[in-house]
Amino acid sequence: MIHRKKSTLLHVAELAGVSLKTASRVVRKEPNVREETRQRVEHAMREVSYRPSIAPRASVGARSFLIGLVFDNPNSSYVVDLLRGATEQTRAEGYNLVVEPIRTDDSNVAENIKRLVIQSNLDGIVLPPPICDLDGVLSVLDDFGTPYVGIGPNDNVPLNRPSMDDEAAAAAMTDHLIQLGHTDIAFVKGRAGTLTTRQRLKGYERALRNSGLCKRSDLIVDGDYTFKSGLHAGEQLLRLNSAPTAVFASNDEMAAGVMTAAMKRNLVVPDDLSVAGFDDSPTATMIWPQLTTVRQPIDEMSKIAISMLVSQLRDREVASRETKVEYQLIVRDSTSSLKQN
Amino acid sequence: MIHRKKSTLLHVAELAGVSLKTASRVVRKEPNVREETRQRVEHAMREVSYRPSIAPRASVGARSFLIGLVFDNPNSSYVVDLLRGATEQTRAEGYNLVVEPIRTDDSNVAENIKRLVIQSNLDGIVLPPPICDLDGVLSVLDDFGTPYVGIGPNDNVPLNRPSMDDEAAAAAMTDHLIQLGHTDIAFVKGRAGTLTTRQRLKGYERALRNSGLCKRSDLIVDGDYTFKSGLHAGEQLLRLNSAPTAVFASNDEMAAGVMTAAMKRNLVVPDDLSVAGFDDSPTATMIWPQLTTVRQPIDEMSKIAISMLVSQLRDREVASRETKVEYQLIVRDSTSSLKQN
DNA sequence: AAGAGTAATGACAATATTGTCATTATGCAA
DNA sequence: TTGCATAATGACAATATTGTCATTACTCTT
Repeated sequence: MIHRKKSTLLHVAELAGVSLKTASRVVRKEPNVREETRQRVEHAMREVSYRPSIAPRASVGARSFLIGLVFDNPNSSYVVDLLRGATEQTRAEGYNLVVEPIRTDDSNVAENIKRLVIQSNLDGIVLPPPICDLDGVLSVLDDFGTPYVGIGPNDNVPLNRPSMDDEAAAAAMTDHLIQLGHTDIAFVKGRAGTLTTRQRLKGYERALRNSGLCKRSDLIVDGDYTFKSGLHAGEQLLRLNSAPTAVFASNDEMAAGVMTAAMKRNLVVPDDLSVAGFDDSPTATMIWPQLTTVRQPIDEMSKIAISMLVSQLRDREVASRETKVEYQLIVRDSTSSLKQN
Repeated sequence: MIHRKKSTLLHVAELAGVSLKTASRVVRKEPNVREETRQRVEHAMREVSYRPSIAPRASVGARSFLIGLVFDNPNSSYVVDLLRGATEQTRAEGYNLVVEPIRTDDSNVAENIKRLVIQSNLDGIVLPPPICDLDGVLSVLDDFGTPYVGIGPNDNVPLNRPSMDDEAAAAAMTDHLIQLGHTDIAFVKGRAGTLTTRQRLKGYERALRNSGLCKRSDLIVDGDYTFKSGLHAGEQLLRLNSAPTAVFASNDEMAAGVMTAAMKRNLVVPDDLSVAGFDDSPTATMIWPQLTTVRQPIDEMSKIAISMLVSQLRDREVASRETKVEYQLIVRDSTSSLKQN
């Protein structure tokens, strides 16, 4: 076993010929340090390979340098992406991340979150969907004075949070299908009442309108983000006398359902029917043919959320900043031009 | 904003009429405290709703009360399950969890893990597959003196770790198919060289042998855990003159591939072909018909790993204990008795 | 050159807990 | 009862850092 000597801030300070406090200032990136001094200290830090230890920080201040990330998303790849971005950014900011699964089907989510904040002494917390849209959660945190940042679109609370333009993304996907020559394009809606569902539908309708295509209400069918609902939707659509030649489902699982419905009718995707999804979940590449879809940069949103939260913790006020991230249209093998018969 | 008064150990001690140190002894569950004193202190703790703060603990001792959980598993639901168990148990043990994604395709995984241990000052680390099977990682941690616990089966390193009996599980699934009346049961192997792959194959073979069925080598085909390889395997098997009536794929993605291959040939699952998977990943319920599969209690393994690690940290020696967890056969709609023609 | 204002730095206290070691209490044998 | 071993308790130091506030060093104006 190698004996690792821990280098303290005192060593750094002595080597750099400055006081403990000045060294601390450099480490904490506080202002009011001469550039030359800063460099001397930073050099000394490297010299003794200094690693700050958060423990005493938490002791002395009221701060714990801990940021919470709660989640209850049935889509685990979403959670993992969230985690990837959050850990990276948190580390970069000199904070630590405390991850906690939350049950949103539990009645007192807000209480659970409050308990977590108290117990782990969190400085702030990141709230991904669907938690950030839950009644009570935000107000409890407000009452308690705990800073937080949500993720994803919202239209009612005037709150700064990273999000993607779901409407624009849905419009872009619809345009993709229109440019392939499709005119009868169906849309499978997501779970009723969610904001993303509404936005994606709006994008679809806007794209149709802009291209002068008429909107057929029989081509807009219900779904609830599950495979099964996609299967039903697909069957319903393909039974129509004037069936669509392309289906845009508002997530990948439902798109997979539509594809299965097509297969059961001996239709070939994409020759007989183009199918597009949304999310670029692992499903998208796990089915055959691989799915054309829209990718959300979840890790990027997660990073932005952390960095917004940290600056809020530092400056004690919410900074206004650009929080829209770019969607990405991913064209794979499930969409193509109309087959010429 | 509610002002939360933090209750310190000193308050507890004063209320109980004991010294700070004695109160600490009760909290830390140390020996040499009279029963009556202990109760008085515990009562005082409840009275002022005392929450121990780990920060000063970490300051004074060399310990950080931080446990690391690294992962690089393409299966994100596996990761989330791991996380669920780990957070729960970690909290119960009075430790905090530091989660970190690791790239195993990176050449110096061991170095990265070492850096993580140093930087976050981890007391110990949990290594799920495939990281726990990587050359170099274990030896680096041994050299460094950092306690660790792996997860999953292993046969070369004499190490205590929670795991499931993959062989028994595979045998049970094969038995399930045999009891449905199948005699020509195919097996799709996982990625070559992995231990689980070997164990699952062994279980399959054992079940056949025990039932007096002959093993047909043309029914055992290669795969690499991807959907595509399952698709190929399915096509290969269904091309055979004497095609199987049931296929057991050693994970769910490949089973989904086999089902797609069957669909392309206009075969109905399960009437014409039974298909079984392994893992109970989200895919299993996202395809149609839903997949019969084997569930691993990953969260339980994760909990066991944490609790083994903690007792190792406390007692400074590895405790021998039962670490086998129970598999669960999940029968859904993709397997059935042979259709009588 | 003096003065004012601000930037840079440092001295020292404070943080909440545990380790060490000393002290006091208790039980038990002779 | 005395002596001795051991259990129970407490006093005090130590931990690595940051907050507060005082001091010193610059810069700019007049």
